[in-house]
Amino acid sequence: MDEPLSPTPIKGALQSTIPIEPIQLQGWVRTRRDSKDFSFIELNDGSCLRNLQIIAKNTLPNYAALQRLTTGASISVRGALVASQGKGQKWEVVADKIDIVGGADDTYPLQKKGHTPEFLREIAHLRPRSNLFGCVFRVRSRLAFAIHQFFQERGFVYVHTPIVTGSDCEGAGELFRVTTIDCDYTKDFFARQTYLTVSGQLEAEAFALALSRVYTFGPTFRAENSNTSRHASEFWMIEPEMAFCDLNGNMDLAEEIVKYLITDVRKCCPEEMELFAKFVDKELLARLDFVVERAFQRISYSDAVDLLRKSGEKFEFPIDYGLNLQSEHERWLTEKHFKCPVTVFDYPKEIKPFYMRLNDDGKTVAAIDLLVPGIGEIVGGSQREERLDMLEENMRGHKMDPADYKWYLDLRRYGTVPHSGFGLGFERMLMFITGVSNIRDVIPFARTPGSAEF
RNA sequence: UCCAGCGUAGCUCAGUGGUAGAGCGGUCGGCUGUUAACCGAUUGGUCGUAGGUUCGAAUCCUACCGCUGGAGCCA
Repeated sequence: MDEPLSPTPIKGALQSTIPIEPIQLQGWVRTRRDSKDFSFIELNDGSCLRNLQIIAKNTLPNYAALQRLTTGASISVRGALVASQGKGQKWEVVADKIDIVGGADDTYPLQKKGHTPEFLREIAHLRPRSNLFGCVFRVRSRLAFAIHQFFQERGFVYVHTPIVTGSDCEGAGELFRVTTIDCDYTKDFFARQTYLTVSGQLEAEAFALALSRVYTFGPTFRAENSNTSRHASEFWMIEPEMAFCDLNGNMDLAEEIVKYLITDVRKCCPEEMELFAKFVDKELLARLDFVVERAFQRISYSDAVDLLRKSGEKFEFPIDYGLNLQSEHERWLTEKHFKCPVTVFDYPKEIKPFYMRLNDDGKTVAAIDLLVPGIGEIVGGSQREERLDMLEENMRGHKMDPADYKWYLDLRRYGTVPHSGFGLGFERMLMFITGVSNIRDVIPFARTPGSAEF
C-alpha cells in the first residue's frame, strides 16, 4: 500500500512555495488540539524552530488513538501540504495516514509552556526537544561550522593537537589525570604521568612554525573547582596560532573572528536569533549589531589602570599596577565606560604565563585579553616568546625546568620566528551570541564540579 | 573553594509554630479551523536528606546534598 516516499524535513515543508502531494513527515508531537471533526497536531522534527500543523480528520481509521496523542509522542505522517485555512501559518498538512511510532505517557516532563532553564537542565536528555534548547543547539552547530569556515577561507590549517598530554605546566590551572593504575607512573599505560589537555597551544606552536597559520578546535579539560555560570570542566576552545605575526596581528584576528561569527549566525539562524531576542535577552540583537559595526576598543593594561583609578567609581577591590584586573574592573571597562568589546594588552609579566613575549620595557609581556559585555573574558592570547634565552629565563622565573621542555625550546633553536595566537572559548562565544547566561545551557551534557550525569 | 539566597504536587509558586494550598499540566466531559484555545469536573504531596528543639515543625536549630547570584581561577 505505502509506496516508498522519502520524508521531508519540516523546515523544507514550511519553506515550500507550492503545495506538495503526497508528502511524508516525521517528528514529535509538541501539542494537540481537538476540533469538532478533526484534531490539530503541532509537529516538530528539530529541523527548525517552527512546528508544522497537521490536520487529522476523524475519518482516519486510528482517530481514537490519535486523539490520545500527547506531547512528546513520535509519529509518521503522510498527507498533502496545502495552504492553511487558519491564521498564523502559511502551510498545513492534511493527513491521510498517521502512524504512531512511539507514544509518550503523562509522565513526559515537558509541557507546552514555561519551563525554567534550571529545570530543563535536570532533563538534559529531553531538553533539546524544547524551543529554547533546540535553538541553542542548532546555533551551536552553525557556530562550529562558521569557525572552520572562517579559518579555512583564510588559509589556516586545522591541527588536531593531543587530548592526552604530558605537559603538566601550561599555566592554565588544574589538570585531570589520565591513568590505568594507582601509583607507579613509570609502569602506567604511557610510561609517564599524563593528563587531559588544558590547551593545545604548545603543540599548535610547533605546527605554526611549519604550516604558518594553524588553528585547533577541540575539547579542553580543567579540573578547577570553579562554580560559576561561565566555567565548565569540559569545554571547547579555538586556538589559532600564526607564524610571522605580532601582537597587533593577533588583536586584528581576534576582532575579525568575533565579528565574523556574529555576522554568520545572524544571517544563517534568523529564527533562532529572534527567539533569543524575544525570550532570553531583549537587547541582544542591538548589542550584536553594535559589536559588528564598531571598532573594538584597544587599551594597554597601564592605561586601563589609570582609567579605572580616575573613574570615580567605588570598586570593592583595589586597582594598582601589578594587580590583576578584577571582574568588576573588566565589567566597568566594557559595560560602563566603552560599552563595547575591549582588548586590553601589555600586562605585567608577573601575572602572566612563561610563554608570553617580554616587551622592550622589561616589565610587561605582549598579552591580550578580549573582554565583552556580559561575559567578561572571551579571548586570552599573546605574542609568544620566540627568543631562546629569554624563554629559558622566563621558565626559570616561573620555577620551571627548561630541560622538561626540550621539544618546545627546539622550536626556538631551529628557525624561530615571531608568532602569536589566542584561545577563544567556544561556549563563551555561543553565550555571547545567544544571550544565554549560563554555560551549562549551551553544552549538550555539561560537566561541572560534582556533576557528570548523562 | 569563599559569601549570600533558595529547595513545598509533573512545572511555577503561596503558606513563617497548630487540619498541605493555588495556577498551569495530566485525566474525564462539553464546545470549537484551533494557535500557550476556551468552559466544567477531577487527579495530584516522604514539604531536598539526616539529626535536633517543641505537646506539636513545611515553618525554629545543626550538618550534608543540590540549585541560583556574586567572588577567585580562567576560555
